[in-house]
Amino acid sequence: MPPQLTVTLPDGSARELAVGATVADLAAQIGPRLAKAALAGSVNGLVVDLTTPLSDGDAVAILTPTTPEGREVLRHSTAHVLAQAVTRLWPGAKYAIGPVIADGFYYDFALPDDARFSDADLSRIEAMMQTIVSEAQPFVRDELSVDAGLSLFADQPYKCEIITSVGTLADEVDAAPELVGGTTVVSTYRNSPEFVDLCRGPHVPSTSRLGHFKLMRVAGAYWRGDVHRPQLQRIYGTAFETKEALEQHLTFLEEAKRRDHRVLGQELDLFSFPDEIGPGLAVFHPKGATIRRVMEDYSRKRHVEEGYEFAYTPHLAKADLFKTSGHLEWYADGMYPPMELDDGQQYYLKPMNCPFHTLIYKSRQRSYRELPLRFFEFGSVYRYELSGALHGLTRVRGMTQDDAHIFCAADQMEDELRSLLTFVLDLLREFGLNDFYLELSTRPPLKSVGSDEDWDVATETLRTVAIGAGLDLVLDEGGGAFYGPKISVQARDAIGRTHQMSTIQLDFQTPQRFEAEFVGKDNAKHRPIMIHRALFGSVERFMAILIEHHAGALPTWLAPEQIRILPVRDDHFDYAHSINKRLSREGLRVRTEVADEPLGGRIRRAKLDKVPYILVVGDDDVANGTIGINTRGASDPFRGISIDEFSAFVEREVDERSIKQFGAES
RNA sequence: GCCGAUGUAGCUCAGAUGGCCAGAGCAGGCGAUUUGUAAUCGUCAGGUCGUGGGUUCGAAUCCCACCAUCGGCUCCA
Repeated sequence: MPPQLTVTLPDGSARELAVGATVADLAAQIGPRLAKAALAGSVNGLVVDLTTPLSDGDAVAILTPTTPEGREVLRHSTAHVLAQAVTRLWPGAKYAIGPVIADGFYYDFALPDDARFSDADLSRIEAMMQTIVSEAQPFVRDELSVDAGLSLFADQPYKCEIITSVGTLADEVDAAPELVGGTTVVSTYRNSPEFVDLCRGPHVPSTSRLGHFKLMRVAGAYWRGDVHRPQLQRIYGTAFETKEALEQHLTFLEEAKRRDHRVLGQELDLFSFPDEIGPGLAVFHPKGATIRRVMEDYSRKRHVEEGYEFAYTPHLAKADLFKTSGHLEWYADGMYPPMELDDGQQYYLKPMNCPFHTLIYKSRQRSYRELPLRFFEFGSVYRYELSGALHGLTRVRGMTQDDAHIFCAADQMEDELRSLLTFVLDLLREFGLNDFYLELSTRPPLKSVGSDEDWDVATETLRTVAIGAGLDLVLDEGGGAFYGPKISVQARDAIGRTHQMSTIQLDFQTPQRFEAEFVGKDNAKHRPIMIHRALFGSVERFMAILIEHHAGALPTWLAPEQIRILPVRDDHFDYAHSINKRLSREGLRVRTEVADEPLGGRIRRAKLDKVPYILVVGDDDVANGTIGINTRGASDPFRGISIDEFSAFVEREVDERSIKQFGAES
């Protein structure tokens, strides 16, 4: 009997195999269907090739294309095929890195003679990739010394750079060299005599296992993300295990496009960015302004309830203010250039509200009895964002933050943060978002100020509070502001995308820079701690997220036009108008349209406007004092409903900010 | 800011290789139609083809610069 080894499977069962057996052998032993489906394996938590030999005691899982890890392997191998196709079509092309990303993969190239990919090239490349797939080339792993690697990739400068930067790149690039048995080796995968790539792996056994992929777009990308290094040509693609899965993903992208707030903002006449004003500077049309007003009014009401006091501050201030706050030192690039007055005095548009609120704090002596002090303002700020970074309402140059600064004593900080987090989550839920996780951003490695001790205390306090909230917490290493760490609330929207919403930042610096103080119980002066927080973040951005989350069909309480009344004929207009008057008096946003075209056409227009309720009134309704209700999203209208019943329902729906409309199934 | 693409009427888009007065649908004005749940009919008006230069007998079309938008990169206090 040949020597045996034993491995365990994810379900806890054990399998005996001959010494020297590989992951593929294990899959074959379990069953022929698994052997056929297997793409890679996971051995003791590490994803490996099917050809990897097993050792006694290994915990092994077989990865098929339907597992997340299997899908990653699939995409990674597809990226190699992309690079191979490009080198076939552009002999002499240099290939840099080709990692897996959230929804697919990319590969960066430098083409000979500084050539560029065009969109039309994508289909040519795709066709070549299909050819390579049909050639069923095996992926063969090899391990080389650094020197052998350098000579193998002598004509691939990016590969050589990766090889020589051992240690500095290890976690950054999947192709990094690794230490095996005390010597540095680099691994390569060759899938034909013509193409070999530096890669950590693993890969699918053969290119024939690939095929359901699509190249999405070309883009420029700096080598290693560094503005000062060459810009490469990046091709983005995605790959799935089946045609159906790929198509489902493409449908998802269509859905995201359908919800694009920039398109809906135009269609629904909510806002625009007139060229005459300038990039990234929005104007809100009446309907968009109504949404915004309702959002802001509700926010104000909640802030009053939570013990905030309101402040108003100007849009610009002298340079000295921003010198004191540190903004000019750290973020002058992101500020609009100064205006210079006759006397040489410079004024800047404000990029943040905190210096102003701090001055309100400092306007007189403060006692510990007053703390925590909470100053709230819808503060408009201006930031000179790079032109290429602008994006609809989500990235603008002029925006309004629902901003507040809380000044408190050190021993109040934790309680304050805790109640704040509850407030934030409650508020976001009122707007229809309900799937959250938290992110803790720690000290930035380069740009930051303050003692390590202050940062540690602040970070740990935030961590404690975040954990207490019972949501998932992820770490964003080095993502904090220059003056302190932060917690941000991330929300998943209706189609599963995540958006950064609220931020809560701790700040020991600003009070110090401005020498803010309070008199304690001990009659001595103490320095307050400052908490910056914005719940919507920016009103503009939050509105954009709401529009996309609801696909433009905002809940009734937020809808700019809540009810449209359509008289069937001219002579029903007076009745329609009397209903309009009644509903308007009850605080609802109602409009009556005249009967100048067939009902179907008017219904259609109201539907396209995504009005929550269309009321149709005709002969029957005039006779019986009723209405016909066409609820947004419902398949059939409700006829002969009493106005009392409808108005009572909608008043409650609005009052409770419910997303459940009249007649909707519970 | 960098790479690539795009820019024709309020919106969505046609307008090979330069050559009659630059077209359509929707939206808008006017008129007719009086309509019971996603498009009534007719008619009119609307564009210095993103802007500024250039090439040409002639430019929406070719070249250059700039502006804006889109997709990425970088950035995001």
